[in-house]
Amino acid sequence: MPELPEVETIRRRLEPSLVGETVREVILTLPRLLEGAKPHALDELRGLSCRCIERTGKYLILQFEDGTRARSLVIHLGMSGQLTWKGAGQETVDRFRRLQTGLEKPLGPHSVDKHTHLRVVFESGGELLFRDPRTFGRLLVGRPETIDALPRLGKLGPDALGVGEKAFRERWMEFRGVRCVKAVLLDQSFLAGVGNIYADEACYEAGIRPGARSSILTSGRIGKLARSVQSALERGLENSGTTFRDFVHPDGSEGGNQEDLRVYGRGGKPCVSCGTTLRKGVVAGRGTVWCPRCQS
DNA sequence: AATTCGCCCTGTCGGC
DNA sequence: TGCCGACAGGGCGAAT
Repeated sequence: MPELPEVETIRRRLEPSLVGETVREVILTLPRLLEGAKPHALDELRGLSCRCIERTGKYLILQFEDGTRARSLVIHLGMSGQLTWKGAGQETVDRFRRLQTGLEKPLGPHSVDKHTHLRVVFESGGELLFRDPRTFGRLLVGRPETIDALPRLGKLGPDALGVGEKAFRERWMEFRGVRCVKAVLLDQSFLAGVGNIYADEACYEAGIRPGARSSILTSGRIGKLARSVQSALERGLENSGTTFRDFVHPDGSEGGNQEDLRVYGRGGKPCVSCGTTLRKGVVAGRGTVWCPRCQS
């Protein structure tokens, strides 16, 4: 489940490889992943060079241009989406053949299998591969000036990374209500980029129960939550993301933040601070873990 | 109008 | 051992 730190890690690692590359061909083998456009809209990327990769929340925006034309390719990784880079000279490897040989890890940096739904082939021979077993990912393509108006991106709140305490507090006062704390944190129109892992981690750091009503937080606790969201995201980023199941870097390697999680995935285990057994339940429709003693 | 719920999708895991 | 239901969850549209 790639959230802000995972998507930002991908952005940072992909950009040096992609920038300056010119698109030769785009192959989409699962057309329903492309939203709001016919599959042939992807052909408009041909001949354009990658200028940069931007990110808002969990969305990557690949900017392409050739001096007269410009297009944006928006990628949301959903639950299980993976973006990997195969450099010129490297071969894409059929995953089935990898498994047969038994010599290589099942998931290599540029494995191609039935879950590889998009391939962007560049003039250099390099390839961007999008693999997504659960197909919750989404692709959007269009002119840069119209991309922000698309329903998905237009509703996003400010990117969660770097939101100051003052701005967070003001926004909280606007969004708080009968909904619980975690529901507000997960609301992408509140802040963009916080998902299930980092919402739980931030609540733990702030000493706030995820299921507490968002309207009851005192000013001091809102400030604490603001700082906790930042530190949870920053720690995730420093650790190059959380590999709980599917997340991999563009070179196929894994993140390290799973070793640093205090609550997510630790239901039934002792709290790292007080030793109390961590509780697990459903909050805001998501699996949620918290410490009944440290969080109130 | 605001909020919750059901659905999409498939790999993995626990139980029988 | 093998089958099968339960579970995971981001985001959207339907229902309340």
